[in-house]
Amino acid sequence: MKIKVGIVEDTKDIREGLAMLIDASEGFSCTHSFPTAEDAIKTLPADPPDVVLMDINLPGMQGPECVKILKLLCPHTQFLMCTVYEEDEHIFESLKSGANGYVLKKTAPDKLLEAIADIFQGGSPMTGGIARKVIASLQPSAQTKPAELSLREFEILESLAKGYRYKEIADKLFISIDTVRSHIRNIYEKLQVHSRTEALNKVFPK
Amino acid sequence: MKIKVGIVEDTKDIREGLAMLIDASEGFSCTHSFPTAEDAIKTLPADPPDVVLMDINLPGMQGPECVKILKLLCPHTQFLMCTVYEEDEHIFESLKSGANGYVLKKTAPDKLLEAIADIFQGGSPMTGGIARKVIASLQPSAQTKPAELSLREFEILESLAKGYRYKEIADKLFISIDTVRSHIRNIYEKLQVHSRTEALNKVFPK
DNA sequence: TTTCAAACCGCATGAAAATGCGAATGAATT
DNA sequence: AATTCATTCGCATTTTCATGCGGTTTGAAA
Repeated sequence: MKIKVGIVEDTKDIREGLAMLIDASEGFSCTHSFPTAEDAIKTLPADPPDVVLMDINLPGMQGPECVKILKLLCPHTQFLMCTVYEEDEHIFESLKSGANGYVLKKTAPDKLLEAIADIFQGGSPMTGGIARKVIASLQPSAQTKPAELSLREFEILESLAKGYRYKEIADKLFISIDTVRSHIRNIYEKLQVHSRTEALNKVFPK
Repeated sequence: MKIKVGIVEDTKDIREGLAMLIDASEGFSCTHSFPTAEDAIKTLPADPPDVVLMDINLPGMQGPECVKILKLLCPHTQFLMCTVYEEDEHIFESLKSGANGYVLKKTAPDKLLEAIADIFQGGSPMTGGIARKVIASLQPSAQTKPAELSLREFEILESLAKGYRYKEIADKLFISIDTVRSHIRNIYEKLQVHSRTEALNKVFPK
């Protein structure tokens, strides 16, 4: 008994690529594929698939909106959102709309199939980064916690906030630029970010 | 019950003079005195005083920085900045760092004790000149400089603020990465800055 | 109609930042 | 004694950014 998969994705190449991948894989069958949300809503309820791969950015109606509607018409279908970036707004919008998983388009084929199988069996596949964001959103007091950072790290973060370059920070603190790099590497690790701006937004929110 | 006072002041004569004055006065007790911010941070949290007299110009870490950090470690301690001149930058920097009062070093002894008592009881002692500057800074008239940026440029700036990479901005706005570069180049030119962080600090001051 | 600003695109280059993989010290804890 | 952690430093690689230069199109203002 194969897992019936539907696809909603506006880019033709991606849509057909996914369909081929799914059909070529043991235990999976692509029963539908649509370029727009409207098409999916028109056709899907007549023969609901087990899982729908839903793109977020669609022409016309967006993915999350589409999921909200399809959830009502196909209550037993699982929805796996599929997008290029981990955009916070869309993640939560989608999950609130009734999606149960969230994968990136750059996901490797075998990982994608794993995710489809996972969601079909009641799991909620998502990348580590997304999972973290979801969990973080549940923390009531996930506000600024400089306690996580050491004194030295906080000092360096403040220099970063002022827009200093690494070399300038090094000179100001009388340490080498490599040490500055080290600290910043550790700061990013602790804050779970990957750039100066992200770090600042996390520690000094508006 | 005496008011416990800590002192952070690099000039030995002043520091010891203040300590003597405080200890000799009814109702006050000088429990700590340090020549540097680093020393204060190391020792104070173990036994936080009620009020800290903090010099602005210190060797190594500056007073306002020190207050920012100590505020986190000693949340119930009040900080009274102490300096020679009424320097605008330092005043606001200090107040934003969490200081609650601001006195000049030339303040007469009895007035200084008054200020300490005042800040301990929840007041915010400061000279008339400083008070006027603080109030002036709250007037919206002097603030809010009009962004001479175009709509599109502002849009891109907002994405920059969220920490998006150029490629991400390009995809989100359906334009090429080179166009994003162009806009940012123009934004930097208009704002007279040379990096993302500088631009953000200029347009979205904290 | 000319002019101009805004929005768009491309290419190229050097600088800066992010990241990976170390490693040594000293202080504090277990 | 062993372990953890902050702090310091180095080097190499990859990615992203900043910037300079060139351009087109469009629509509004002069």
